[in-house]
Amino acid sequence: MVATFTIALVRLGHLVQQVFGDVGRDQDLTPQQAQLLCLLVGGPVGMTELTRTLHLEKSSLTGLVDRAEKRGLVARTRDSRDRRAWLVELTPEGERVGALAHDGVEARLEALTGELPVEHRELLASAIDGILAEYASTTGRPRPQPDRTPATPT
Amino acid sequence: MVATFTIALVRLGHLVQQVFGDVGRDQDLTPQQAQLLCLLVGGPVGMTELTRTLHLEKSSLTGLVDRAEKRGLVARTRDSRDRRAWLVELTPEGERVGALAHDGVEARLEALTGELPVEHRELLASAIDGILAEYASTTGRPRPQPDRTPATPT
DNA sequence: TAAATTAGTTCGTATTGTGAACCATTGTCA
DNA sequence: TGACAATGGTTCACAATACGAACTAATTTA
Repeated sequence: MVATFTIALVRLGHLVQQVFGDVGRDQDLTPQQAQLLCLLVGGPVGMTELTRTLHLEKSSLTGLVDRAEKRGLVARTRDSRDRRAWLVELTPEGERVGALAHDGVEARLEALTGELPVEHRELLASAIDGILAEYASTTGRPRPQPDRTPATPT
Repeated sequence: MVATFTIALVRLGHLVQQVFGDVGRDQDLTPQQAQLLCLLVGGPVGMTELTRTLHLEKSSLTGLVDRAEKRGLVARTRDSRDRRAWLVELTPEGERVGALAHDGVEARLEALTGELPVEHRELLASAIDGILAEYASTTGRPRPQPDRTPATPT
């Protein structure tokens, strides 16, 4: 009984990746690019924040954004507040593709959970939130929210 | 309120990958190698079955197993029933490392869900099973498990 | 037995991901 | 003010990941 639960979690992780892969394939995007574009549909995001939400090292993100930029999907703009920083935003083409990818992911994941009773759905969401919060607290790694408060000493 | 749920799912996916990454790092394994070894602690598994559970193309799996074999973690043995097929099994060293990784992953994921009330936990597990089953049915791709057990939990 | 499938490998290629070293800007503080 | 640490990103070299196409060998089908 113990193992099956973790296996379920692992499979769920695969499934999410799979969904990004499926959706991305339709738009000729890699799963990672699809994730990146989905993150940007809400507006420009800074590189540092992207590394946190995507759980990537900064050098990895540079490459990912480079390739997306080369394909004309995203563009870098200077952060007016901090001349070291860049904001990544969607180009018109990126906007189009990103919206398709975003909607596709959402539609598929929604469809998968659509069969669940509503209260199960909500419970699932809050349970996941709890897990995420627990993980954040045990690792000491601050959550994506750009709160400047150092979560842990040292 | 719609988007937050999918975001939670996506983050959960990242988290699972992260856990394999963390645990793997301790044993000097990549996340993918850690997953592979974890799958093999129960005994030898055929290549084709591995491609299904890991959601990899066969050529990708060949490479993954090759590298693990080169490190002395796994070995290939012929399938006595089908001379085309191979079984992948852990070497003694792989057994040692794999057990550590497996236990590590389990411990961390268990810890993350340990805070949840028991009934939430069970609900979460069954909800995930439902999602997985739904995904399997919509894609038409057969689940990893061979036909001996019905996909829907009783 | 010929033809179609299946199991895996090989090969070429693009992508992903990391850490170390580095530059420029910003923040700190004496 | 000026030294100096910290931060934001890039570059580089490198290993691992992932895929599809083409291939060999064994198995199944007709």
